[in-house]
Amino acid sequence: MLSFVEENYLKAIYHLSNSGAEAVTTNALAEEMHTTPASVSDMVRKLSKKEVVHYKKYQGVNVSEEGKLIALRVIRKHRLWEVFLVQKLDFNWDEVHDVAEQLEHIKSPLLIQRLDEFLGFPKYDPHGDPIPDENGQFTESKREALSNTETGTTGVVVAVEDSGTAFLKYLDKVGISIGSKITVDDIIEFDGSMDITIDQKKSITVSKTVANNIWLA
Amino acid sequence: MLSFVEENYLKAIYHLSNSGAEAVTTNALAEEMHTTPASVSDMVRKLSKKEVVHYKKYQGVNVSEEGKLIALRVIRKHRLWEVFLVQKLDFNWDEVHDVAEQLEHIKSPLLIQRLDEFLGFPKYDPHGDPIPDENGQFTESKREALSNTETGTTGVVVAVEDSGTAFLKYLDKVGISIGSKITVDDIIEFDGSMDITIDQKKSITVSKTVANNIWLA
DNA sequence: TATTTTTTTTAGATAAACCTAAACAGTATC
DNA sequence: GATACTGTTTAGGTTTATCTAAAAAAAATA
Ligand SMILES: [Mn+2]
Ligand SMILES: [Mn+2]
Ligand SMILES: [Mn+2]
Ligand SMILES: [Mn+2]
Repeated sequence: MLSFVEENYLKAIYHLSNSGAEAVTTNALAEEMHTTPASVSDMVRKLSKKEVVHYKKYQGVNVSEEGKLIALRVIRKHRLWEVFLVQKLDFNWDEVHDVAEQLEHIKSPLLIQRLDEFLGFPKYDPHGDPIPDENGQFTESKREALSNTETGTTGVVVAVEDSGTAFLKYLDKVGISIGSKITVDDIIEFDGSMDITIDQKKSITVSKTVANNIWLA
Repeated sequence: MLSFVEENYLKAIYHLSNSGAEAVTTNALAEEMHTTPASVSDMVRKLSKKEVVHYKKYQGVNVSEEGKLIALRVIRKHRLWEVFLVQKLDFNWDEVHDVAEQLEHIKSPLLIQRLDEFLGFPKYDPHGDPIPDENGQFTESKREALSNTETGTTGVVVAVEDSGTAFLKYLDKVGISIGSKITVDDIIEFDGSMDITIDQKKSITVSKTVANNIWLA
């Protein structure tokens, strides 16, 4: 059984490696975990001994098959709790992440099974991220970052980055949510910012940073 | 902010002292926490420095006003989560305690406020224990242990001890739950066991230990 | 009251997770 | 190819919460 700190490391490694595709550097992991490279080296050696990561000195780290499943189960819990908070307790989508960071470490298979059932077996969390099943399986619907589209494109917002409160509050302010229809009117060469129309009504300009964090399908 | 270990100590001190009435001995606390007297001495000194307990060497320990409020807020969370698990997730009353022991340490005032609302502001948990409000206030309804009653007494089960799974499963088996009407038919002098009738239908004999853990009103 | 027993505290160690500072490996630059 | 720079690991130390063993205080018994 892993500690909640170890679970958080595993989750971070999984995310930084693009779901296990690439090796993660010590520095990148240190930044993600808000800690020092030295601490990361210690922890990664420990996780390696527990065989939940593959690791060779100076070569970076990645999740093992076992580690990947553990990470996906924590992610499953995180996203189910986020659905609960929004759908049942009327939390706004910008208020759920920090609480879910705590709730994701509660150990009780029965609890998660029943919660899933109570919520009607949701497939996506409030930010549009897919919820893995007990075996780590989920359907990866193809989606494209708004920043990657061309002028004239029209698409529906299927997900947004679940990072900080500030970004989500900004989306609330300009009226973008999951399901919004976005039309790309113009792309400014200089800085990559975009003129877009939301639900064929409101036209606004968003920075490249914002466009990077909105996914369309 | 206290660690979850410190919160658990505070809660144990509060319970063992009869809600703060008496001083708790080091040995009693060690047994309750499944740890050693030496560890308790260490922790109690630490809690004393944080002013959440009153403590003088060799004199036992008790919660301070501040510590009492912290303990009651943890108890509030524990009991609200137990209600959630039973009423919303269909847990049996013997399955909730261990999960609630984890959930009670989640830090989010908004979560608890909303959970309370979602549950319809319950006053009692699934075992009949009162749920304190945000300020630690709760109505202590007068109740009497079944073992303290006399032959011929009739009463309604208002609470049962929320200790282990075994006891609650036993109550399920014999058909005792919150709200059951109990009549005391006979008390066996030798060992204090009691012949009782449940809901004017089923007659059984319960040991003194069992009778000690059932409260009537 | 003196002695024994019990309870409690202190001393010294350990493991987890972190830190800073120093050493080492790998890469880029002259 | 030597030198500088960046990234990573190791060494050594801290804090929290635990432990065992020994010392000290309080309570019980003779
Ligand atoms: Mn989240
Ligand atoms: Mn999310
Ligand atoms: Mn309980
Ligand atoms: Mn209870």
